[in-house]
Amino acid sequence: LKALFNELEFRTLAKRVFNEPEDGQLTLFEEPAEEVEKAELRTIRNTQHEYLVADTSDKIKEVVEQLLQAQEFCFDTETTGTDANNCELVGLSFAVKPHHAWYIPCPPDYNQTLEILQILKPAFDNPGILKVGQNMKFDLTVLHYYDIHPAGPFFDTMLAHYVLEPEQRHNMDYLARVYLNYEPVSIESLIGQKGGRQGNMRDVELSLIKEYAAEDADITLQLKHKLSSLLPEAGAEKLFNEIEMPLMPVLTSMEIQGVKIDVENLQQFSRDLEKDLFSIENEIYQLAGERFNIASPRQLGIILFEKLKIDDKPKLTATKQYATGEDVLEKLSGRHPIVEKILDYRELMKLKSTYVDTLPQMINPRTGRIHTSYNQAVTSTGRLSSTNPNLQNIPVRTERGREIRKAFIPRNPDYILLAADYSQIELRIIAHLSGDQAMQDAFRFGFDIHAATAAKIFKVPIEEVTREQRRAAKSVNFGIVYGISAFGLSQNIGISKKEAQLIIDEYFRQYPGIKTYMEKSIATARERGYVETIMGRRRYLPDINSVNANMRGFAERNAINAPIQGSAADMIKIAMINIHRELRNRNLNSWMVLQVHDELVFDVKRTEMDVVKPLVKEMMTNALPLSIPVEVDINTGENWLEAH
DNA sequence: GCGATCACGTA
DNA sequence: GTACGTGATCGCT
Repeated sequence: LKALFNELEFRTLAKRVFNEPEDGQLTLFEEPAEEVEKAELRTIRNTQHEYLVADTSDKIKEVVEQLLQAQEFCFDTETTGTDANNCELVGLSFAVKPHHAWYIPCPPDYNQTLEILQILKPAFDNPGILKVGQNMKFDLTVLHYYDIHPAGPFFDTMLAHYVLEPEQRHNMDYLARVYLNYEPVSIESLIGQKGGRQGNMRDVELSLIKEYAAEDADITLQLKHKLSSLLPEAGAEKLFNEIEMPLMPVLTSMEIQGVKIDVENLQQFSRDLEKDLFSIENEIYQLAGERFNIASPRQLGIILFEKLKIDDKPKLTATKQYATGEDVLEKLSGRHPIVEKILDYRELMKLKSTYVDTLPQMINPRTGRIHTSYNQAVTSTGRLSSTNPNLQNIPVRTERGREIRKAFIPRNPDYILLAADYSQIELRIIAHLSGDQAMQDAFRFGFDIHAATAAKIFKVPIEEVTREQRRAAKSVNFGIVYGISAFGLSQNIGISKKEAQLIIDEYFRQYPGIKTYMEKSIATARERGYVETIMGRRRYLPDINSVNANMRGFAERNAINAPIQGSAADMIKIAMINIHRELRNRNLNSWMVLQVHDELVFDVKRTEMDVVKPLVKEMMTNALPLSIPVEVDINTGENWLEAH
């Protein structure tokens, strides 16, 4: 079994967009403070502490007494694995004051563990006590399966650090090092290295697991005190207390609910795909005159550009291989019939390997459903991300991709799916933040925004806008959200950089407030070192003053995009909190199950639809009122595709 | 077995 | 041009 916590690595590896160096120059906002000498770190060996085992019901009752007298307590669970929806509780640790903690072991027998938890329940249930933890969604999920549903308020140190420093890491070892100059006992010292089959927490000797687990609760409590004092000065208290903390138990509920998948349908689809892939594969070998691994970009590049020579000046990747990405092949599709076959092959292979064959394997044996894991502390803008599996990138664009959405179904025949999504939310947020009169008018009049933009930049009546003009205008509108460049736009719609620049210039003439707003965002980033969302979520941009034009440009586009993407994230998070509260207060049997950035999906009891649908629409529409209308499209269906 | 690379799915 | 996560390949350990 694997390491015990998601705490260990939350961030996907920092992806360097630019190949360093920046002349080794430290910018104004870099913080070398985090590079603490390892030798100086304190550890459990040279730090006074009192970690006690409570392994009888009398001792556990004494612990509960202490917890009930405290204003706050920190707790942590030890488990047999990292999948909170499918692991067993091995023990719990508690702390109410620094350098002091208890460890309560839990036996493998489920009923015996239930009895232990019943003794602890009054402490978890008490809404007058603040519960502190690190990545508490994990612990709440584990406890859910033992009939423990802790009452807020909560203080999650991972989320506190996320609102303070969204682009840093948030695992406990890192926080302990930076804020406490302390190096906790490593999990590897208990259950072994990650690579070779890792041991099970269940098999760790009590004296060892006690030190490890109690230390976790102790350190987390100490971190809480450090971090809570930093929140006010960062202007992050409201964001933390009113959005991220209340959202945490909402995500816990969504993950526990999960979503049902139609396995038979996917298995049939897999057989269809296999058949089609086999024939496309053979057509490709025919056209290439040899067999090779089509899934290997390197081998494919050699076939296309050295054997078939379909381009005399092939584009190369960063590592000097032939580029064979979709955009490249699309442009070459007239040169040789093999190109289209490759694109078909890629599409079907992607669907089969990433979704059709994988999703059924992800069904939880306990529940028969799929439980994604939402990461609330990974993106630099405030969005959520989804893993194991990622349910935020289920296909929808192509005909065959949509087959996969059809496999997301209600939990049983008494239920039906409801999908609600914000319409053009990011553009509406720009219209709101910029105050641009023309764009605000377009939304107030309820125009098709891309057609309205096309009418303006191509100077034709809105009824006479061609499909091509609308498509171009749509690209420009998207480009605006991302911090447009003439090069980017030209690549996207296949025109010259010069033509793209003319379109952008005209766009800014028609929407002057947008241009001013973009310049203002960049200026704010230069002056303050950060930009922020409507709810005050900050993104720090140290590279905004970089001498490297690439890095500076990237920071400038982030200065434009982060408040827009992030404000949309603020809005849907508020909606989620309010909707969840209403559903639960009314004791309804309908559940929020998915979030895809601007969309929420619900598993709704058919008899409750008359209540749930208007409730969802109202809560989403009014979550974060803008100076222009917010629109929500909402639909029901027997599967996700139908509801969308 | 791990990590880099490439490609590609979503908003 | 923004933000993510996953799968296959391939070279290295």
